[in-house]
This record gives sequence, C-alpha cells and structure tokens, in this order.
Amino acid sequence: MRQNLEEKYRDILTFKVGEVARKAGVNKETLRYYEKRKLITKPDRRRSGYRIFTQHHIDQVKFIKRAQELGFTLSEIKELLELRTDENTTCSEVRTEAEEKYKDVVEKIEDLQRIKKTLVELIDSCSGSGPKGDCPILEALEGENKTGRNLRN
Amino acid sequence: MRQNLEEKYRDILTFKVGEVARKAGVNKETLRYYEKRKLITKPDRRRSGYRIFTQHHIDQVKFIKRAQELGFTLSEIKELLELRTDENTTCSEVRTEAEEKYKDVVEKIEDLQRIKKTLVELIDSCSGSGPKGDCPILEALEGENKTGRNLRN
DNA sequence: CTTGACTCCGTACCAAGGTACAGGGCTTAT
DNA sequence: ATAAGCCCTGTACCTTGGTACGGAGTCAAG
Repeated sequence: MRQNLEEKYRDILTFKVGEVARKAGVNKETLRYYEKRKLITKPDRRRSGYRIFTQHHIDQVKFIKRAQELGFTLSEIKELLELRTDENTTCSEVRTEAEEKYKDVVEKIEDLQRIKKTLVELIDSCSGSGPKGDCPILEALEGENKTGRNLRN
Repeated sequence: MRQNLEEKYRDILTFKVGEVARKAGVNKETLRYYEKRKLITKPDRRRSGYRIFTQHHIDQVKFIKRAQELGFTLSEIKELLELRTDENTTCSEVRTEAEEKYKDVVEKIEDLQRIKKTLVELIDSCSGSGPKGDCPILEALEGENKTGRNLRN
C-alpha cells in the first residue's frame, strides 16, 4: 500500500508544508510541531521525504486554532481530536470537556475580577499628585497598610 | 568599607537564605533567582560567601509577592521597585503603572467573557445524549457550522 | 573535632507553544 | 543542467517563573 501513492492522490488536491502553512495561517515549523505532538494526522511522504498534505490536514489545523481561541490547551485539544476520531464517543463526553473548560474560564474571570477590584481601590486611593512619599499604592504593596486596606481580599 | 561587616551588622538582625525563605514563604532558589534578576537588594556576603540578609530583604520579597497577586509580572515589579527607590518618583508615575495593569486585566476579563459566552452556547446547544455523530460542539469546532453559529464572535 | 545541617555555585530542567537555525536534499522553470 | 526556492532533519533557543541537582565548602552543637 506504500507503492502507489500516485494512485491514492491522483484525484485529490495535495499540498506541501508551505502551502498548508499559508492556508491555515500557521508557521511551517508549527505544522511539524503539531505532527510530532500527534495533533494532526501523520501525512504520507513522497519518495523524497516531502510531506503530502490534504484538505483534511488543513481542516485539522483550523479545528486546533478554533479550540485554542476557546482557551483549550494543545493537550486538551488532542483529547478532543481523539474523541472526534473515536467511533464510540458520545455527545456527552464532548460536552463534559466543554463544561470543564467553562469552569476553568469562570474561575479565571473571578480571579481577575478580584484583582481588578483591588487595582481600582488602589488607583482611587491615589490622588495622582505629589511625590511618592505617601503614595498609597506603594504603601499597600509594602504591606504597611496605614489605611487598613488589605491586598489579600 | 568591606572590612567591618561585623560593625555594620552588629546591631541588626541578619538572616541566612533558608531563614529568609521560610519567613517570606518562598524557596531558597527563588531568592537566588530574584537576586540574579535584581528584584532584591544585593545582599552583603560573609567571608565564607554566605549571603547576609536583613528584614529589608524579607520586606522586598513580600512586596514582590503582593504585586504578583495583582498580576504584575516580575519585570513590571522591577519597575515598581525602581520607582520606589528613586527619590524623584511621583505618585502619578506609580498610579500610571497601576492603571496600565488595570487595563490589561480588564482586557483579559473581556476576552474570557467572550470565550465563556461561546462555551455556554456550545454547551447549551448539546443535549448531552446520543452518539457524537451530530454533536453540535464538534460541528462548531470543525467549522462546518450547520447551525450558523460562529466561534469568532 | 566531628557530624549533620546549612550554604555556595553553575547548570540543567519544567510547562506551553512554539521559533530559528544549519547543512543538507528536492523540484521546477528556464 | 543550473539556480532559485522549496523541503528535510535535528537541535537549540525563546518566554515566564521558577525548581532540582551535585559536589564542595561552612557553621554550630555536642
């Protein structure tokens, strides 16, 4: 089954790594990297060693990019791709992954909200004029905390 | 001025790296790392090479940790520390740093809110039952997007 | 004065997600 | 058949914030 690649690819469009990179909006090295991490289907090779990519690969890379935009790590994306490939995957398995990511995101938002709140308080406490001598922001960071403000919540 | 360290430290408490680590809640190697990155004042050394730390260093590390909790990177913290040391620093310079960090945080929150919204839509679109054949989550990631949903906002 | 706990230094390694070579080998158009 | 412009590989490097290791020197208590 290795001898007639010509046969196999006769009727479909194939691409070289640079073309895929351009079409998918990633770097050539990134494609090699994804291949090594098994995030994309291992492409066949020409006798010269050149990789033979198809539209399938381009779609995979786009899948990866969309999942990344939703905050999935490459490891998580690999799991998703495995779910996608596995015939026995159920809808609820996929949903579970999404729900876990959702929890992550909510938690991160909460952390950032607390940080934002503290920053606002610090900024508001500082008139923005005068020397740093009594800058309440530095004071708070120094922990001397004359104002009774406390950074840890 | 190097000869009489004994003189210099006669009346103040000094600490070895392990003590500082314990008191400040960091690792010994982290202290070396901070020293290398010039985040803490370079400690004097005994003739043996042992570092001589004081309460000042402990306070610096605590400053660093508080600033980290607010999302400042070590590079940004270095700037803050320089502002703190510089006699000519004005309050408004410090406030500007805080305002920039505030903007970063707000932006990150916004990104995550968008991500969260998309995840919720995906999760809601999926009944959680049945095989993955028509899992709307995978469909959306695949970009086929029969539902007209679009991940990019 | 010995022994265990401490410290020193340089270096390598970790996660994550890539990027950047160098030194070769193909391919394709002219 | 030659030259530009692809592609191949392995390896090193990047950022951020550290952690781990190993061999050697030091300190303090008994």
